[in-house]
Amino acid sequence: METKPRRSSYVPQEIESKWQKAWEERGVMKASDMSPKPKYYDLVMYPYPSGDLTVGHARNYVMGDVLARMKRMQGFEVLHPFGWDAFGLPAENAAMKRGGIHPQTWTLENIAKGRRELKMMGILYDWDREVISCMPDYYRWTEWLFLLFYERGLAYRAMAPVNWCPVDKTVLANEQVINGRCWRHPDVEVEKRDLEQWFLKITDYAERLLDDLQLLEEWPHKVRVMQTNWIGRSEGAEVDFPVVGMEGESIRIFTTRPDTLFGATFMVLAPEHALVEKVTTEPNRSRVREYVATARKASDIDRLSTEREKTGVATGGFAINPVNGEKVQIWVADYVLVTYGTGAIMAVPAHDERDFEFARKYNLPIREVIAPPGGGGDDLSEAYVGPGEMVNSEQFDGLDSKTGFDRIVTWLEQKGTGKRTVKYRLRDWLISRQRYWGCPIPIVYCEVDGIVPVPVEQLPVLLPDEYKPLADNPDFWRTTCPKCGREARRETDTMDTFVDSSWYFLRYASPHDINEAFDPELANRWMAVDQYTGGVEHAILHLLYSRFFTKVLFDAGMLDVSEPFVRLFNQGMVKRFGQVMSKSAGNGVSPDELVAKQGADAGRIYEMFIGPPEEDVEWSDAGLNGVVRFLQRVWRLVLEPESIMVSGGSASAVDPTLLHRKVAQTIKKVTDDYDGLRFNTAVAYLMELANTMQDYLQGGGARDAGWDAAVRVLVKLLNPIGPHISEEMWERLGEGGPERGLLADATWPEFDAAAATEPQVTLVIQVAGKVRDRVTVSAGLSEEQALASALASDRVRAALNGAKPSKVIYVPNKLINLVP
RNA sequence: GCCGAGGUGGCGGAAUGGCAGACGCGUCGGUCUCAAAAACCGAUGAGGGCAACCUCGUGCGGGUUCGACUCCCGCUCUCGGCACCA
Repeated sequence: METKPRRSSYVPQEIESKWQKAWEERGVMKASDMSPKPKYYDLVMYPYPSGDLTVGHARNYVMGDVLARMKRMQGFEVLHPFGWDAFGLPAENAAMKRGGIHPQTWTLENIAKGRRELKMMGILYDWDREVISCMPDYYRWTEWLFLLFYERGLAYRAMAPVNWCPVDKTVLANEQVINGRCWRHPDVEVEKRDLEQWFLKITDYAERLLDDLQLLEEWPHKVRVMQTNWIGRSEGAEVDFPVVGMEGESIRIFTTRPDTLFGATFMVLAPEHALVEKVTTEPNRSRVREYVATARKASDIDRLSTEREKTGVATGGFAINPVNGEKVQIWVADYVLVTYGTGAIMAVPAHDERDFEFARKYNLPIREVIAPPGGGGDDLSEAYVGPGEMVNSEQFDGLDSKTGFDRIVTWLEQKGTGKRTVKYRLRDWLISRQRYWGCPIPIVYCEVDGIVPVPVEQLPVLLPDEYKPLADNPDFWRTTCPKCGREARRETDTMDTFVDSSWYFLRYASPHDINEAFDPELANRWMAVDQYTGGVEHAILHLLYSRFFTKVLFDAGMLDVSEPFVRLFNQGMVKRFGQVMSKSAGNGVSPDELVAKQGADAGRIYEMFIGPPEEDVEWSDAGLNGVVRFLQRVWRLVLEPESIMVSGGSASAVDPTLLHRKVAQTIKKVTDDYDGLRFNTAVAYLMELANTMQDYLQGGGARDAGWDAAVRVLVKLLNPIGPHISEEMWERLGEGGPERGLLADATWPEFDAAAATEPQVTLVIQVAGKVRDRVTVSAGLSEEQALASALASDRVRAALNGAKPSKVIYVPNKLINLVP
């Protein structure tokens, strides 16, 4: 067979910048607020401008870009904006490292760099809508939103034991403490301090944040589960245990197992509980005080470890179990948390593992009140925490524990010593940060008027130009009280950057609005976000906060939607040499490198093809070369088909109707896969189409109208993912032009179901329960006709080998029966 | 410990209950070349057969079904999250 090696004349470097310029000049990705077309809001999580953008990070943005381009071609008015989460610690650290440089300078430099790198990857945004959270025209409205929360009673200041990172010298939110360590410094244990801090009252929204998770059907299951657990709803009862010898004083406990109340043999208070001092009797006082002091000092990492043996001390005080009048000891132990429930528990060692361990250690009584189904209840080697039949519970004996739960609660409610309650694990969101580089909290402290919000007309409270701690800068904090005009002091803490990012997706709707945070009409035009793409590391923090903000703004009548993100997707990370790709790790591939060597299109397609989008993937240069080969073959198929025909190897001709069917099927598969973010299989189908087209040519297929149609479909389907090469080929085919192009003309190939497949059924022919053969026949035939035609074939006769089929099963074919 | 996701060739990975391994990488063979690289053509789950073909094969053990990677039950391993939340 004759072969003529021929190199394709596809040279990405010669065409990519040309098209990037053309798109920008034509403004093809500018979203119109007035367009009559249906809207599509395609959002990627705005990044922190660390200056570390590699092709690994770009994978996320390519996904968003593929979707934006396809949706645009499909006739949607697409909002595909970008911005920067620009406040935050790394800027301050870098500023310190580089001696005297201002965090803003460093941040804006990185932003400029990042913008350029995104553009060279061919990723298109409506840059007119760019938001930068550290600029006054943005953070002014973050301040404004804080005041809105304050007005609505959702921002408050409180003294609280807080998580303090000794390295960053700032307070952290609960969500930013991981295993008792700082989220930024996995080696650094978080300390506990008591400080006056600002909180946002997210707990008011716990129930709705939980309930509405059910509406988010297009979120990853995993994220919904994580948020559910984080919010942590528990149904139970609060019960009052009167303190012995103290008239009118009682300890309120929370339990999820009121059915075990008769098994409560002692009580435990958290060390920080308000009644500890009161219930402690004299001989125990010094020991209790010592224990409490030690517990308060201990870091969470010590205190929360489950491996650690439980410790505690008896107070000497007693309380009365309200269900049976029994006197029970009151203990103090740090396994009870002051921040959950009421900070006090009834201990039921027979049916709670923690209480059991504690009772064993300190020889406290254990009484079984729930008998496991099937007996075996005498085993006291461990707590039985499951359901069962109530015993030792007086009038409730014999009830199953679930019924007992309800009966006991009702009884307590009638007696007035308890009530049904729901508790959440979620805590209020601590937003104060003792840092310079953040959004100022617009509050003034006046000796006369107390906490005074800065009047809206006086916003923004600007960060001073000089980079030093705000508390050390009297020019900043020295002010006058907006109410009485006396000397007053500004709040010198700034806000958690997660406040900035909790509403940026709304700002994109009207980014230049100087009168309000966002124009409700425009926000409602674009919201909710149809597709939100970003890392799973934000499964709780950012996504929970953004949902909270959206609900508050919904309640304030500023938004019509109460959930911000319809469909969420968490992409995997790109690794290289086994590590996440990054410049600092030294294993990064920069967009510059990639574009110079293989071109942006090959890089984009490779990143989509490399593996399932939600999985972490390993970058390999060999794999990238495979995509380069694919693009060169496409180029030759489209523009230089003669070179393919003469180099042919495949002898078998491809039937033209098979080519047409393949084309139709590919339209269906690729469209669905882009839509469903299954980019890896979308690329595979494009490759299959190219393979089929090549076989067709090499089998002597004519370059007729059908061929031309196939070529055009291939180019169009390729466009979202490999836009530069597609636009160039389109122009060279005579379809595009200086003012036109695939994206500008915006047409997407239509799926022709009739062309994609012919109605078929598969006959499964069996002899004695064993499959002998399968035959695909036209669906129009009756069973007899189908069988007769199947039996006429040599292959089936050979398979049967004289035997008679004992069974024939008709299987309707899939709509898409891909041609081999 | 609890919750969740997942175990498919040498590798990344495809498969609405209907011919497992698409697509790509790698490897092997070939064409071209003085040669090599690149490019192109072909082969490539394992075992057997000159061959057409045959047998086995999706972590392990059962089950449902004419038919199971796919559904059900039990186990096991890996990864991710949470972790004294009463």
